[in-house]
Amino acid sequence: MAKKAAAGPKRVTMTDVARRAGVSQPTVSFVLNDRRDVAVAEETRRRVLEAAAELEFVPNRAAQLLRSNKSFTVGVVTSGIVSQPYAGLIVLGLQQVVQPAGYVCMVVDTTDDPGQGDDAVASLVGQGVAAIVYASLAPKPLHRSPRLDGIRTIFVNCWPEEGHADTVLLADEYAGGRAAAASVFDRGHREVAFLGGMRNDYACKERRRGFDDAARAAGLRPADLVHRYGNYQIGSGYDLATDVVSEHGPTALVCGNDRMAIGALLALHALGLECPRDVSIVGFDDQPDVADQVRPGLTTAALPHLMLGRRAGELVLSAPDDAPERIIVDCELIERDSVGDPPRRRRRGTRP
Amino acid sequence: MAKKAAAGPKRVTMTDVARRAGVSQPTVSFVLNDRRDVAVAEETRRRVLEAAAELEFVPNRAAQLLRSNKSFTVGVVTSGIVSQPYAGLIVLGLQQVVQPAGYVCMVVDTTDDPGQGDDAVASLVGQGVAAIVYASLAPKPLHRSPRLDGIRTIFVNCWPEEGHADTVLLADEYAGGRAAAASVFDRGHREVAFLGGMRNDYACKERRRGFDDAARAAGLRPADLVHRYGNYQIGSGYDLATDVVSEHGPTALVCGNDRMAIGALLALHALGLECPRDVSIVGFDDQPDVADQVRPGLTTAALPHLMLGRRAGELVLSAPDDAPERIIVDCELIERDSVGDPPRRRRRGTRP
DNA sequence: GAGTGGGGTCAATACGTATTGGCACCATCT
DNA sequence: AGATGGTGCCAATACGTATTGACCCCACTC
Repeated sequence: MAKKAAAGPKRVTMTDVARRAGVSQPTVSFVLNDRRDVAVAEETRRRVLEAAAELEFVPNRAAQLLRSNKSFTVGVVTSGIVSQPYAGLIVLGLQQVVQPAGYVCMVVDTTDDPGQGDDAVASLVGQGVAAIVYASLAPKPLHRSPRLDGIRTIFVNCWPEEGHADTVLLADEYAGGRAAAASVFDRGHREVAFLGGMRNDYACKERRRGFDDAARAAGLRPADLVHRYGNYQIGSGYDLATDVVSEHGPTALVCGNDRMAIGALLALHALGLECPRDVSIVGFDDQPDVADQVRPGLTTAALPHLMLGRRAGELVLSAPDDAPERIIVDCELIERDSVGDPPRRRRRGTRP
Repeated sequence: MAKKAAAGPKRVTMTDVARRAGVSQPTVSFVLNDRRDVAVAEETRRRVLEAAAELEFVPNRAAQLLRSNKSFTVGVVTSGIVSQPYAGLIVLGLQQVVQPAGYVCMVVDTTDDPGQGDDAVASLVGQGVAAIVYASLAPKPLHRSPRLDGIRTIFVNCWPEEGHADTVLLADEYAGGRAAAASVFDRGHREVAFLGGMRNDYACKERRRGFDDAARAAGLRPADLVHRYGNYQIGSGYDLATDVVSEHGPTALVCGNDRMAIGALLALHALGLECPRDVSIVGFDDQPDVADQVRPGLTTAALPHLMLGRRAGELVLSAPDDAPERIIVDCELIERDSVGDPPRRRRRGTRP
């Protein structure tokens, strides 16, 4: 419990507006809420609006919430998303849609909370929320606080480990992985290595499925291709690429994400090879300020974080009834310069 | 205005707790707020706490706010911070401090708002906030909404363009720049180039001041050293490094941030040079998952975003009176592997 | 000209909490 | 015994809004 809390300044109330307009407080309420079912003379309506504008009236959400149990806040529960690069785009997209409607986002991060944020959720509920949006950096099952029963719950890039979700929003990792892989297979690459993220990770498994299907579509047997796993970090991309390239001499690397792709790029350089002349590289995520900035520009499948957030926002504003249980958003393939034709002849033997 | 807003479920109120404990609602209020100045029998107190726990009572912040004008929310106004890599650490640090005290952060991003977020601020004020924290990705002057008069205002990594701030929190960019530069001068490098961020940017200017002073301390004249400016992106680091290295053949590059340092690293590779054997590189920011992951690990000055956020949180919880007007937080030098001794002999002429 | 109906407005109230003022009870003091 | 003061509790109220159920007045119908 907190010991104290700061107080705000005196604020303009509906009663102030009413006095100024020479009407009663309920009349002001009717006008400002545009209650067309209650008759208000046009002249009165004008006076009220004018007075409200002059006084810069801002409705007291606390009073509204107390009286009507109508909330204008969206609770956002994230685990590490705020602190991670670019995934905050989910929150940004959500805000873009929701703010113009007068809503505000209350963001709570559960990263370092052993209780998985149950307390944080309790405080959100205490504040009163119109809906709760769980958002995750990487798609995975998330603990859903039991205190949320009866509250609209939306999962973005994650799904409830237990309990219920009104809607689950995910990126199409499979199709993205397939498109990314196809971008090299279609160019004629045959010796392609898959440098995945974390082996048991949902995204990694889906992207590998996509990779394997793209290989099959190209007439190859996935089992004949090299698959390795890392941890989505630059360093692991560097290490895996160093190993795989020197051992198997592939002509293309399909990486678990853009960070691993950068690691692979550095590794290539360290080995005296050039991208895409000697080896092509494909990333995943289209990480802003990275995929487009690196030299050569990275061909990659874009994770639609912003769009996921926006769709979530639309759900919040819409009626709970006509919301779908599941929404899948495409991962667009962004083609840049890191993929080229396979080199004419093999550069070195597969093994000493 | 929004047309509708979702309603929450029925919640446990103090009156429910009171009924269960066989006391009146005010008594519950006294107990739960630990009002020691009001006498409550120990036995009664116990019963109330028990009932509250059993019913999982969560105080209705809206009612508290309405009654006492005491808010448990902190309004956070950011411009692009949520969507940018790692700078969300400011928000995270803020939350870490503030959440245990029962506060929740309402985050509003003004990135794409032509009105600089005045509307957003108005909605924050409408919600009722204990304080407003402005947070910026890069240190710069920010527009302060006039509607905030009377509300506690804290600026993190920015300062008010006009109007008043209770406290301004900044990183010590000058000292950071100086330490970063010293890390190469102290090793004996003399031909050092400064690859800055945006020329007129506050951080860039401060870091350059630090760089120049470090040069003087090493017995060099800053005017004799190469200074170039980019835009903090990987690509600009790549381009500048390519130019500077081939034209002047420096033994060390002091970069505007870690992204530019990565660009420089890539450029070095492309030129057939190695870091730190041929050229040392220093970054700025200590960008998580990048500076430590890149090969070689980047020596860099750490931007104390998390700490800035935490300090802001402490301010929010403290009394407004004893808050300092200005807080400067150190940028710690993180030494990794991208800085080495200067090469014995010059690798190439300075000019053709 | 009495009755009807609807347009325009307002008084009163409820939401859940914090706070004020007071009541009842008991122990202690003169 | 009566006065005093402290302890332990509660009734009543205010915060700003939305909503219900009136009220008044005017125009219209028969």
